Amino acid sequence: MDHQNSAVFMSLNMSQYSMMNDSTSPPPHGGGVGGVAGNTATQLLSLTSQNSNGSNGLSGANAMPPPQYTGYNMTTSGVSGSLGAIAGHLNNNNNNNSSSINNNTANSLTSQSPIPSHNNNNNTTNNNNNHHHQNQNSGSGVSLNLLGTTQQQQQQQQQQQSLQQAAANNYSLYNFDSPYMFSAGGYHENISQTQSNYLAAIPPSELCPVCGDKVSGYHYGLLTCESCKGFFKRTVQNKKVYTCVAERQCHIDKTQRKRCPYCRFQKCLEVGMKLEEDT
DNA sequence: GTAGCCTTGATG
DNA sequence: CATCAAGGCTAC
Ligand SMILES: [Zn+2]
Ligand SMILES: [Zn+2]
Repeated sequence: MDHQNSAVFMSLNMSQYSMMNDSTSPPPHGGGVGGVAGNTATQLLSLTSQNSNGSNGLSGANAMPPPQYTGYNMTTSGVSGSLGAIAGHLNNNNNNNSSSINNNTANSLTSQSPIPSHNNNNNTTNNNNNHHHQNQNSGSGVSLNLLGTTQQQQQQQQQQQSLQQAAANNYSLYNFDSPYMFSAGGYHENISQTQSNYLAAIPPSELCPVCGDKVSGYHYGLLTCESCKGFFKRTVQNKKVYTCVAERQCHIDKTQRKRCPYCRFQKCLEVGMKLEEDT
């Protein structure tokens, strides 16, 4: 049925993945800001450890960043206090009525670590000193109340948190899905052309890990197509929250990617799209 | 809302 | 000078 899930969980403990990543990914030979490679490896390692321990993946999760609604601009603000509360509520909700939506990718992806345990989340070298394009911080006044949530609201909250995590802390919750990785982390030497013909320059073998369309370059951490780049951009910038009307397992391809933005964004996160990083 | 194209501006 | 990616713009 859901081959996605199995694929994901099967390939969880590729601990030597870092090696592969290291050799293949270093993209930015030209100009560019890419510090993507090294960081990705780190993320994966950390996540791998967790997953190896518990089948839940994020159950024991100690490497979680403090969730904050303001999203991708969390620079160690004073969120620690509210953090616990939020996480607690979330967890509570999940236990209560998330039964219907149990273990699929979305769930494992979004299931939160209740508490940001101390300083254990090293590795990610969190403080991104953005070189260019500074993160636009909006007001931090947003508060999400998780009380009395419907299932739909849970979806939204979960995805918001996914967004926050991926964006703020640079790590994609889990990108162990091999097909994505391979296509995404593959060769990059093909794309060295001028912008004039960048579309034609990329061979068909380079497909967007999200939708399978032609990639147009590195966007938010990996090779994706223009549309998914734009989609991710819109989603993050406007803090869009989508809802899947199905089971959050919608197949995303070039023709159907418009159908379910929720699953599309979910896939974006799964394959590792994120906002910036530092080297 | 989507996605192709363009501009920006950082990087080398 | 060049390339690259983020973000802006805008027709659809
Ligand atoms: Zn795509
Ligand atoms: Zn869906």
